Amino acid sequence: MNKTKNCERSKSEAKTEAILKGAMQEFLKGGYAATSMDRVAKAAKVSKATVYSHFGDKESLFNAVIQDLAQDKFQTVMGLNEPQSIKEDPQKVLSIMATRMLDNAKSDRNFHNFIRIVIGESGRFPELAQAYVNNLAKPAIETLTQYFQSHPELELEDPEATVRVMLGSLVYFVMLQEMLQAKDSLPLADERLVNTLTSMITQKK
Amino acid sequence: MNKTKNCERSKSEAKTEAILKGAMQEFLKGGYAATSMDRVAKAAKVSKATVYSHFGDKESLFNAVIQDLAQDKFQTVMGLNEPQSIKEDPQKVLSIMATRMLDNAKSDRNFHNFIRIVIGESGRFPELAQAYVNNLAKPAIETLTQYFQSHPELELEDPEATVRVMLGSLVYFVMLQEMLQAKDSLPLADERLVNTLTSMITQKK
DNA sequence: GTCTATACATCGATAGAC
DNA sequence: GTCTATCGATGTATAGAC
Repeated sequence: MNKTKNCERSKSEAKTEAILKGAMQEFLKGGYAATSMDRVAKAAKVSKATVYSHFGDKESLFNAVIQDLAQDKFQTVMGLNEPQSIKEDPQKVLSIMATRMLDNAKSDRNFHNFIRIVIGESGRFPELAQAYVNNLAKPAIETLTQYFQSHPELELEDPEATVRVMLGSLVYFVMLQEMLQAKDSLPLADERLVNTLTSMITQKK
Repeated sequence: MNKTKNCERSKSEAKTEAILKGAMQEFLKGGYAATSMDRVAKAAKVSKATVYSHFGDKESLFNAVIQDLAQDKFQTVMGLNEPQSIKEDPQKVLSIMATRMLDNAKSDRNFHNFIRIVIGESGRFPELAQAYVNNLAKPAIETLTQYFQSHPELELEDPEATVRVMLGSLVYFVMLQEMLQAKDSLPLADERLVNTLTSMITQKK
């Protein structure tokens, strides 16, 4: 493609990846303002000048990290909605889907920190909020809406709004119980939320 | 109570309140790390030393601000669940309640910034998350649960879980549409969410 | 109690050697 | 390309005059 030898390009790309990984670790831990470029350089095991030579400034690095994270999480989210098109009764399928999403979102601490940053910095970094919406929220909503629309036996009057109810319930539940540590003061078993939700959607007790 | 004259105490308390108000404004705008004590002092129209003499350090001031905010918002949240115990059909009552909550949460930009901070800083300030849970989430959930339990004609199998679905749907909807600016890329009319939600709860189309 | 002035650390970003 | 060394600005916190 060009005259640059592979070994040379690989060396630089390895640094770039190390910086991205180190910055990700630090930004996820402390957010934007509380993370210094010194800490990023230390976590990436390079000098601070190298960080600046690969990414122009702190904001650019932060945006690169978030875009990368949004891509990663996209794979996870999409992977959850695939192999359950088996022909079982809708209530069972919905229950399995909801439980799978819940288990996944509850255990992924990295995901919690990602959400913390997206929400917390969305005021000063609107492009970050957009990355979350376009790469995660929108695909999740559209995929699930398509599933609902392709199953008329559910007799949903407004599939898209129903998807909002389902995802909203699950996401806010994880936010409260896990991220805000309401698990102790506001206990509620996962099954009760999932069962109530699926019953409400399928209109059966 | 003691020998301190009223005028003296009032003077000091006035400063305290000014600092609290100025700090609230700045912390809500930029979060914890991005807000400097210089900006707080300037916003409160006092010297930085005065800020430190009233509140020991930055963390203490931040906690005081959040506790104060949680109390304020408590009044708002509780005020929404009062005067709708009129004897109308449940679907209508639910629809009115949900619409009222939605309108209120959507328009209150101060509330958006509060949520941004609670979520964003919940990792490093767990006591802040607890203040949100105890003063806002818990009262809202319990009040609505009591309402559901006192209306057996709704025939809810699990009132508490139903409340989680309702509040989760509404809160996440506001987060997405308003705070993360998904209004444009993922448009959905408020009425569709409210109608779908109330239909799901009352099991009627 | 409240101020001005300042100590001391750390920040983002860069210059210059190699 | 990557490093060390450093700049100027800004951060938290405090000392001392009034």
